[in-house]
Amino acid sequence: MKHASIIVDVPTMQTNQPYTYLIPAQLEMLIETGMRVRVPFGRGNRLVQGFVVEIVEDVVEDEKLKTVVDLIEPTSVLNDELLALGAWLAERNFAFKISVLQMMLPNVMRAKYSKVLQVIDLNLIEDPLVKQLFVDRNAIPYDADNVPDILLTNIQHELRLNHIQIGYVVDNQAKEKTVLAVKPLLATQAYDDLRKALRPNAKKQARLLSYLKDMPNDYQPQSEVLKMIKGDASVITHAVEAGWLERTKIEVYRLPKLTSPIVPTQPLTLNSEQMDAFQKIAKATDLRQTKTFLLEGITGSGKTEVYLQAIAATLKQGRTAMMLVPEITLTPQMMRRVQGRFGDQVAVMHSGLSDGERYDEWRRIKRGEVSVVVGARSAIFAPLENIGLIIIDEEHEGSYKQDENPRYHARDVAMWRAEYHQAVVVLGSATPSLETRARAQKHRYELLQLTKRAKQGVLPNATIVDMREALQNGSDELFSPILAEKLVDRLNKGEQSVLLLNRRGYANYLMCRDCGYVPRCKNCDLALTMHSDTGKLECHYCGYSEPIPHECPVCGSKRIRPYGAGTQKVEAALQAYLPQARIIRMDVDTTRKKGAIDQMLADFGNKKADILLGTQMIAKGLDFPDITLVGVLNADTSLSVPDYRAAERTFQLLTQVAGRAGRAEKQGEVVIQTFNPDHYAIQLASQQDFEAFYKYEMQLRHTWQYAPYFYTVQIKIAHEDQATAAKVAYQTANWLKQKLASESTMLGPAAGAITRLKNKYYYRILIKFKTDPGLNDALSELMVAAQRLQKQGVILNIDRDPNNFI
DNA sequence: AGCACGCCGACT
DNA sequence: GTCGGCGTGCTC
Repeated sequence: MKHASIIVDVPTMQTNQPYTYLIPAQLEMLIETGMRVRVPFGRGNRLVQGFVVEIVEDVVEDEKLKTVVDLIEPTSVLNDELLALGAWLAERNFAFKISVLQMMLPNVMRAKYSKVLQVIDLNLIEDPLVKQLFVDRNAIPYDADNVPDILLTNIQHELRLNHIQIGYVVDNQAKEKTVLAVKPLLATQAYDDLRKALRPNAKKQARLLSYLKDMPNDYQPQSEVLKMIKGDASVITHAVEAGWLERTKIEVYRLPKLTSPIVPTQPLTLNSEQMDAFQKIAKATDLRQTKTFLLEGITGSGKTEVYLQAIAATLKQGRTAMMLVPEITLTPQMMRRVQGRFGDQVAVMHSGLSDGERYDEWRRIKRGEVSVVVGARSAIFAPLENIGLIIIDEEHEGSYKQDENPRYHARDVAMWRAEYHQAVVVLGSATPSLETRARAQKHRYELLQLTKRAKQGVLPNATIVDMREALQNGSDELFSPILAEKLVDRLNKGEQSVLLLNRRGYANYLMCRDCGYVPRCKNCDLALTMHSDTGKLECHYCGYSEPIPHECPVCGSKRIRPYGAGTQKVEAALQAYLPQARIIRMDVDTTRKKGAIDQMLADFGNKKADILLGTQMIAKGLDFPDITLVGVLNADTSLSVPDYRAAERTFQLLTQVAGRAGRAEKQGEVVIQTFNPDHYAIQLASQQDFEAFYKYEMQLRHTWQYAPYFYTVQIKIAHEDQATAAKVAYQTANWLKQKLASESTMLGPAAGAITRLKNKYYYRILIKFKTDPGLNDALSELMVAAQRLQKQGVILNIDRDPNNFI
């Protein structure tokens, strides 16, 4: 007898242990691993969705086992590779297998559960109200919350008497779209004869017959035919009755809408550096090496062109390719570029797709109808086979790490899949993450560098404006005289400017306006966060706190206070300064509407505005020739985020935004306003010198024992009641402490950055380690314990290599 | 989630 | 003595 190991979908009682079910005879030949099935679960035998992870030949009969009810769809949705990947991801990220498997599939394949009331014996039902429900059917949808009280009482009565029962339904939301299509049935001559025999005023029929005469012997959507013959559906209906053609429903794909038609593009000529990089990548894919490259290229050095040609080479070698880009850079411009090169061989996967479109793109990939997949983070799970190349553009981007469970990192997944397929991974960035760059240093990745701008453009000139000095000379906090003057100049010349308002860590830290001093933690060197409720400055990393000072401990100035301004306020000030300037403001508020970003960028590109003012989202991807000035209003805010990567993030942001200036012939200029003009991240970003930044920052990381020298795991505990949250946090910490290797350290428990978020109190525990063999098991155990805690309202999650320390 | 088991108080 | 309260625990 065959048995199936199945991961069941039971939301609140998740388990990584598969359950064993009997396979009924009628499914024995059909069932495969990776299929979605319906299985009875629990005492009530309600139906739940399950994934078949293994089929075992087993001679042992065990009558306690239940039986698989049916298949949700006739084909397997996860191949062996993705099943194995799921198992690995669950273990690595302390997640449940069921949530990992569901995450790998399009949204519509997440099962929906509902209940129905079913009749057992209509004649037995006593209550006339209940009986009436079943006059014309023997099952009705049932939602106890939406039933009037009297009826509910009666229903419960009948249920108890076993006259009716509750049935469970697992709905499959994955629906294919179909349209009506027609196909000719007769020979050419027959259509001619029929047309000649028509009444002379049967114009539409005549047009249909002559159309059918020349139509290829294949299905064509009815709507298209009707458009061609200027007819209506009745003509077709008549034709079907007359036996002229065959009509049926055919499946069509919901293809993502294009903003403009695809224009085929030709490969550009590569310069010597690009050529070298391309050849090394293409050679590695050709030799089927499992290998990772770091393509480190300054802004504007033409990394994308290298990607596209490497993809083309991979396709030529008979394999497929995948390219990940951050969600915000997955703009129509980018898509046009890729589709222009590879046409309909490309599938797209990003958050802008509707559920239907996403499902259809997924199916095109699954059926092997495309060979290139482009998309954001989750596209890494595309069911592409025979992968030869995986590209991760802007590799340092934090958004590649999913911030909620399961907390995978797309880069890790890429490495795993590359290993499986013996494929090549290319990590591209102007400002790689330190981890990645360090691995290249150790030759675990091969480093490829692009040091020249592709279009002969020169790097922009950068000026650092010391805001301490500017303020003392009577300037305001937003615009220094130098920046204001340059903005006016561009306006007069009809050139465009981009202004970055750095809002990370907005207004919750202190800064001295006279010397730029920001209070930092004595243990961690991270900026302390203001807690005005307690009147203290706190370290979100280790929990250290001190009172809020009223004068600067360095220079004695009384002008030490919180810092920050919103985009809206800046826009108003800017407009007051330059009444004639046309300004586009881009931030979370103005871009909430779908397509708003694209529209704004298009407007700016068409020179409908002079100044683009925005937050981090403007730093990436925009490539317009007339931008000759980039201003950074407040470079410091991101330096003061309580995160050891604050300098790295600041460097990345400033480098990216500075790279927007002077992309074509015109020389670009960058103005960076800061209260810390001597800070290495700001100095080196203004010179676009990643290598120098890397060397300096690595020393600091070594000194303070941060990544890439140490790994981190964060455990976050939350509860409505502060005492409970604290109690669980300390219990967890004490338990975990005993399991830790002696070289590993534990920080906290410390109250979360926003202590009371969404009506819950947060505590954090942070573990730093180099190697800790027992840690994995301990954390897996903790994850199981967290399930029990959840019933008491405690939320506990485990985050490997956390991105933020809130 | 949902269903049963189980051990306490208010009732026939 | 019994009905039913919902705390606890398990679900192939």
